[in-house]
Amino acid sequence: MTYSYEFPRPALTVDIVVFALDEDDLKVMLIQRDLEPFAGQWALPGGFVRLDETLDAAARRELEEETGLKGIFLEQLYTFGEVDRDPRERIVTVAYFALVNLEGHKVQASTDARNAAWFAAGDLPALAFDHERIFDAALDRLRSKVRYQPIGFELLPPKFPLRSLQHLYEVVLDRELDKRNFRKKILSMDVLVELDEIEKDVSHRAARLYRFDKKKYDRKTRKGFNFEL
Amino acid sequence: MTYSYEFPRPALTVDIVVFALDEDDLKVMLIQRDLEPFAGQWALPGGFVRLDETLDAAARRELEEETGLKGIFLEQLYTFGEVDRDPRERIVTVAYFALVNLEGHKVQASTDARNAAWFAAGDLPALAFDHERIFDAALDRLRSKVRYQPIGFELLPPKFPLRSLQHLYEVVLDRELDKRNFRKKILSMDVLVELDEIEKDVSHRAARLYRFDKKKYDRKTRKGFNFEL
DNA sequence: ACAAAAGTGTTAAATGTACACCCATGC
DNA sequence: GCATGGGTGTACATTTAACACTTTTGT
Repeated sequence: MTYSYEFPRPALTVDIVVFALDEDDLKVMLIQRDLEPFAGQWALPGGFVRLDETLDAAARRELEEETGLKGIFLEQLYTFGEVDRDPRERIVTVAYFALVNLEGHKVQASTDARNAAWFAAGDLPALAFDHERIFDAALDRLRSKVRYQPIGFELLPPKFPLRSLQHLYEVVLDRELDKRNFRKKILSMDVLVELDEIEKDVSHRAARLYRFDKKKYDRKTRKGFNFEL
Repeated sequence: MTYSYEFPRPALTVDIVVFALDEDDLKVMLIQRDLEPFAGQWALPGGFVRLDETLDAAARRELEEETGLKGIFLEQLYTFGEVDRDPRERIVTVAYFALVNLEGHKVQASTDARNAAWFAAGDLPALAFDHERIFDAALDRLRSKVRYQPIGFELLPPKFPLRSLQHLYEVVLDRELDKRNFRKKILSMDVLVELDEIEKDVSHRAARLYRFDKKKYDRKTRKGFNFEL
């Protein structure tokens, strides 16, 4: 590697695509820009990386500052470095994707006075910069990753009925799944714990609740087990 | 996103993990550093991103400058942003992984006077910076991706016998495969073209040559086909 | 003729897919 | 008692895994 301290440097930001799950939709968190360029338009939460923080730390900090969300699942997605992706100057952005359980984390719509809101992933407004491309990449990643890593649970509360889990997969993968086959498959993996609890406040037979047993999953994974749906 | 033009900026580099396939080994290209820090130690090829080039372009340029390799398969891997990964100052690096057919691209060991060489992936020397971690990430990516994307062909010449393809998978996945089952599987995907040519200069029965039909693969993929081995 | 690798099919086990009814509960 | 979703099993099709001998060619 050639080193020189005198190179002009691109600016470096992080942007985060946060997904959540609604009764019937996949949602994405957007914030409304208050400054030019693209003032008034919706964009992904994000901001500049500081010299003394890692990329992950920058993503978590910006997420909390702009949306109030903290302690959630966050994973690096891809780094976007088109030369003119920002109209003002060269800015490279490290994109993240994040998953959150809507119930557990009610969003302070704007900790720092910006407008933040959930949008249905299938029906987004025009986005600033190349954020639509970043969103597309995040959705692709979610769709493929959910099938071979147990990340879907991040979108659910800790205790959930199997029907919610199936619904999650149906929404994310955008196709219907057979109830019996789904249950057989997920239970046969033996990473869910059946709880002695049932749903509350439903106007019909209440479903049994389950939780994902991460410790068991990790143990099995070390022995060669592969989650796959 | 908050914009400010006055933020101090990390420096931004690219580093590339280039894999190739030998008779019996997976190889990685390293270059020997001539400057401090880590002068004399081996490191991944890479260097600074310029203001007027994309990240991909920077990776291709550095690769050619330092190793002479050009026109090869290149894909972004991950961005490493630990605060002290470089002992001098904050440098964020966008890592790439690349695949090349050893036969087709003899390496000009050093276009710009640096020492470049192939090392067996299982037996690397100590690497500068956090390059060992980057290498590990690249190897993981290669191992998982080779199973669900037809990227292995990038490590072979355009025309190859099935045995070479099987050998590639055995080396990368580090386990033996059954010859008959392997052939059945790969041929049933119907993305290889059987050529009217056979190997030359072998001291035994010559094997038929095949090539990967990318157009057919793309067509099938659009119709929902998934490569998987 | 022999050494070396190419090429080829069958069987059994495991996994995936399609499909419909009774049950428990709240109103 | 009825509407709503919860929960369950079986049969068939497909895929995977294990396994050994004959053919071709060069020396």
